[in-house]
Amino acid sequence: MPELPEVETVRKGLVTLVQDKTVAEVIVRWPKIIESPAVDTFCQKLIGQVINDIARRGKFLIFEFTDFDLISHLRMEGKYEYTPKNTEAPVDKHTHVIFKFTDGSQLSYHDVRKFGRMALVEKGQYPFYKGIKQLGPEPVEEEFSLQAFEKKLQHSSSLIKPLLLNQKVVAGLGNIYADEVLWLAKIHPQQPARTLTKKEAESLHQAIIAILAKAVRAGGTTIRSYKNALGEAGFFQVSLNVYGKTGEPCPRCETPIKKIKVAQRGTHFCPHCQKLKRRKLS
DNA sequence: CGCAATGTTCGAAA
DNA sequence: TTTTCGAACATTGC
Repeated sequence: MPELPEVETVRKGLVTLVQDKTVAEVIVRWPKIIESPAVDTFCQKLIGQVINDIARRGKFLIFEFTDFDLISHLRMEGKYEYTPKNTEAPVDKHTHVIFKFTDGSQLSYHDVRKFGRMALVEKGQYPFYKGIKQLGPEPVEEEFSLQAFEKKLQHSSSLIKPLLLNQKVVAGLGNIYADEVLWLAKIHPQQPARTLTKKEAESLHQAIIAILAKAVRAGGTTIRSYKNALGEAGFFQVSLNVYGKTGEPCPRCETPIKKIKVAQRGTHFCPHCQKLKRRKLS
């Protein structure tokens, strides 16, 4: 399940594999993946286009072509797989889009759940695309300011975990890292956001930056293995402290990790380190 | 067989 | 108007 670190790792892998390649043909086997424009237009427009660079914003990948930006979101299980020239490209029922390059190599998009989406927009227009234009800051020190974050917490009536999943607050956190970040900051996932103390907000802010940076450095988590697609490196296992560890001892205090549901999402936390605090609203 | 899982969008509710 | 909630989306795997 690609969250920011996985998408960033995919981006790096793609740059090394397909930068500067020219599209010869595009085949779409599952049209719903292409959000816009119409599928034939999408395929036609890409012919002859060169991939100048590949960028990322939140969990979105952006292929910067000569005249267009191709926005790609992997959602839950989207993957890219690269096939060198003179190699047989694997095509199965999960292969939905195939980009063939003029040098004989190709890039195919696979997605078991068919939830991923692609859209082609005019060059330079990706920041205005619906999912992207409303994204909050990238979770790195320079962009993600503590002041702005505290303000969002103060003014929100939601619980802290759903707030972290809201991409308008900070871009790139998903269900896995949201649990990890709350564990590190010792905050209960159901704590109302506006009841966090200044100290808690600060440690949460730090935890978000630290955990994502560490995961990016490590090359992304892998719940499931991500195939070779994206680069020789492969993916290291980032060690998770709470996500998927139901019943296992908390790495800090040995209390068994609990799993509950918060805003319809499976949520893992340590009932000893992360206590729900009853606080009067000021 | 029924349901959980996942991220985003959309429509409804507040 | 804005924010939040819940359904929908597609499919697999338990």
